[in-house]
Amino acid sequence: MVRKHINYGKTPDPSLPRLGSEAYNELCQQTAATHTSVSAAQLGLLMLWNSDHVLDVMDDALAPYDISESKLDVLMLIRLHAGQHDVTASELAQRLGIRKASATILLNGLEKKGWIHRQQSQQDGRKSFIHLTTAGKQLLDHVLPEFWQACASLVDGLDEQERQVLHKLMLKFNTHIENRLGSGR
Amino acid sequence: MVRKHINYGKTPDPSLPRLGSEAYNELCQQTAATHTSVSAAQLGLLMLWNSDHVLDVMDDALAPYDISESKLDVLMLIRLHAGQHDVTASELAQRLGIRKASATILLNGLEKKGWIHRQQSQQDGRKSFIHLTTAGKQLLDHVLPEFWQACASLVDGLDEQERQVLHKLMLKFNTHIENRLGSGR
DNA sequence: ATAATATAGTTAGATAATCTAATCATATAG
DNA sequence: CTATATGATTAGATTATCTAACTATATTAT
Repeated sequence: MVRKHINYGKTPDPSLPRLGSEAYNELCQQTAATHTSVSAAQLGLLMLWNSDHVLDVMDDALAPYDISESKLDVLMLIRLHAGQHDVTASELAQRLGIRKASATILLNGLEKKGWIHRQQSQQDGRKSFIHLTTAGKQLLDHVLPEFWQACASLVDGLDEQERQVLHKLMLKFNTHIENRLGSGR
Repeated sequence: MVRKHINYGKTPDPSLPRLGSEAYNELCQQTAATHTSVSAAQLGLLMLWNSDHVLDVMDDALAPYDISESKLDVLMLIRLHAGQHDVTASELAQRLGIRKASATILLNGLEKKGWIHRQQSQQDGRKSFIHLTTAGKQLLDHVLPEFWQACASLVDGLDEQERQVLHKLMLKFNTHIENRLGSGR
């Protein structure tokens, strides 16, 4: 997941006139199929925009640590399974929804940084178990507080009651969409 | 934005044992800084997961049309401004939060597909205005109904009242996060 | 009027994350 | 003990991003 970044440009680039969400809502009314609920589609579009923003915020938060969200995800997964289950590349690929070849490359990156190492299984010579190195654990110790702070900062603009309502809705949303995608943690 | 896809693999790859969000919530409690609200962070994590899922759903919906969400975004922007404002590459870059060089490449892709063309400005020989071709307009006519349906499908799992509450919250969230990121449509 | 500077856009070269297809080594099953 | 399945890697592509350098054109300042 490669994501765009901040505009470092010297000059404030000319900006397109703001259309506002009304223009999109109108487009939706004009171009949605008759069987599509326009109000649902408008809400969905807003969620899509917000999703982009959420990922941008997380990217920005992680940038100083030179780690992507996917890579942090892998390190967290390994940490959470440590002592309970030895993680392999195939399992990771399956969990992340990527091909094994992609997992290899992801893991190569993490290994090159010195955050994980592979240890060949004694029972099955084809497998390697992935472990965090000391450096990997230290990285997590540094990054996780920032990561949680960034997560928390997402809902800065909402008061306690709104957060509670949102939490309930997000749980329901999560169940439904993970069911649909066949994913989940 | 390059995104992962469905697992076409022949065999059901071995899967990691499910940890469930409890494991993450516990990790949060253990590793969040003291100044971080754990409940907010947990909600933020859920939103991060859901954001990933939302983008996955949209990717899947657009895949048959051989267009990425960013590219569709560009086509929609051009369509929405058509007749009101001639869009340039710099403006697009600014709006999308990417560098001009990246916009050039994005537009090259769209031009190669025959969906847009560039028309050099007569007033200012440096500028080119981006227009939709007939094929580009037709593409939008095909894709937009699917796009809106996919947006609407995101909230399939919620009833009308929940959607209304969520909509309000998403609007507030949107305002806050766009303010923070300095982005917006 | 011209020289300096700014702007719009492109090109070149790099990186990250994904993909498919092929390959290698090891296990398992007929 | 041979055939097939599996875990992991490699090779070769694609897409989306970046920075830095460059070209052509426009604007500004002397």
